[in-house]
Amino acid sequence: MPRTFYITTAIDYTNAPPHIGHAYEKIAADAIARWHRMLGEDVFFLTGVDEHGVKIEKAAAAEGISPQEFVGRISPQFISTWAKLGVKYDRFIRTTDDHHEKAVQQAFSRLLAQGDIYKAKYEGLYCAGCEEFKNERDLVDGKCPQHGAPPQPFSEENYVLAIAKYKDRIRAHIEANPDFVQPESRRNEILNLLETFPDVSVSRQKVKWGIPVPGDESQVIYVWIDALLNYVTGIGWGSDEAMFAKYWPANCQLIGKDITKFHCIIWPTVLLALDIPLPRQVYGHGWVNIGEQKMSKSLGNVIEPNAIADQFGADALRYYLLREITFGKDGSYTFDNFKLRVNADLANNLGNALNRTLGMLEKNFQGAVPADVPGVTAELRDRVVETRATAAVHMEKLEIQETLETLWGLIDAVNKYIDTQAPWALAKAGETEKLGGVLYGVLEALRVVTILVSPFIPHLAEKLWEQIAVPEALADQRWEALEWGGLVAGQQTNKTGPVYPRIEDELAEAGTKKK
RNA sequence: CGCGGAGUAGAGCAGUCCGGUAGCUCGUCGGGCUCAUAACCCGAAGGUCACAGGUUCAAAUCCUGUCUCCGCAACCA
Repeated sequence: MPRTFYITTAIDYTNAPPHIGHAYEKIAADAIARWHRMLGEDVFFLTGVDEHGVKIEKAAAAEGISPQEFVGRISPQFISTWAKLGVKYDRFIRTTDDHHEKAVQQAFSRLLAQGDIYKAKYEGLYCAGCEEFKNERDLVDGKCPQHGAPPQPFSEENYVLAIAKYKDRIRAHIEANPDFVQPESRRNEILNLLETFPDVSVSRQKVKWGIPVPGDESQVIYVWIDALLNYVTGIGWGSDEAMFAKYWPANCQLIGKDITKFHCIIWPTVLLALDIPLPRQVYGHGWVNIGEQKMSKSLGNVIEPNAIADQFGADALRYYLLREITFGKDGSYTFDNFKLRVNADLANNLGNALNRTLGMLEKNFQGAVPADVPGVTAELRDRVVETRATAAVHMEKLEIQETLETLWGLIDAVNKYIDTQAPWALAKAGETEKLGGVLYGVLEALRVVTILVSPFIPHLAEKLWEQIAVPEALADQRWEALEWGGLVAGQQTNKTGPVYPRIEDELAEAGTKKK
């Protein structure tokens, strides 16, 4: 039985279409999932959407349609975007899925019966215009800035989760398991927050669009119970216990840094109360800023991943986000940077390396793979072995940027090797055997590179693979396939041209670039 | 004294946990090669690692203090 690897992402809120931030998280999760598949593990990758809640209720009302109809429009946009970006998940969960709703109600009942959920009065200031509770700091001169009227004191009876009961165990777990909260910078923050973190309300009276509280139809279950439980219901908790037992606990729960506290305090509380083991890791990644600014609708700088993928290819976006942003920290997207990175690494270094190699093979060997000459290729072979090992170490720690740096270091080495060996000179001198060895080495290194980069840029890797023309499918290549010598002499390559064309300045620079 | 992030070459960043010749990409300048997507290879210039103290044989890295910038209301990962 291969080792299992269960990875989840946050489920996105479907009150608006996906943007580049949503895409970043899914792409990262996908790359990690694909890497582990390559290692030969039994991977389950869960993602999905949160379709409940007041904002969706409102957004639907604004369009004069039902919430069901509304999410029925939005959720498919997430699905199609992930398809376009090559995000290959095993399950896409929607919080409106029947088995999920049932399991959530069961969990709620159990927590209530155990006393882990209790009833309490929630008091606050309610603005009828906004239909929501306001904080003191939201108000201007004691009035709602949107409606100009003072909100009314209001109290409602809610169901509350008893986090206090589990704080000690959560703290102990975080302290005993350094990998539980990652990156490390978030750990101390969580330990700090834990001290003062209050019991939270897990139901809403005023919201209609949600899972009803069992036995109390006047309220719906709030996001902390509803949405968080997707991570277990998505692999069968409450519906397919065998599957759940197989994959849980999750190896990696990838989320945005802002919701780390909910995933490291509320979520463990729910799990502990339900006697479910805690996940091995919660990883809070950073934001994608747009240039210097935070992305926001009000600033009007929201970037749509679809548009970029359509114009420049999904892998360009995947590569840029994974290579440019230190995983765990904030990063920024600018078109100029995007273009530079993608041109340099995908077109100039990787794509061109294969293209020049296949060109020489065609010219000198009619496109057939020559025989390895160990004495000639030893240098590259060593480099391949070293790269594979280093990349594995980085990926184990989710150092995606360093992983890509390492892989591109090998690509650089390949280009350098070509220059140093000067195959064109060998051809002129008639040193056919050595020439063959050089080209074998280069192509073999590129074969390994293709497999290694495939989790990150799957579509481009596929194109490279087709031209190298290894008979077996790229998707079937596992760790063992990275051993030197996989390329069989005599096999015919299939040169069809550049795999990734450079992004040219045709539009923006049309008037200014010409001399 | 609210919380948290950040300040490293012209630009964008890594390195900081586990002190020891300051690294990457792009850009600039010079050279090489000609198989290739005006690509590839080599070399050079360019940094008081925000500032001030301290610890140390040695500090971008550890400690203390100061300054500056950015998030933490909403849309929102």
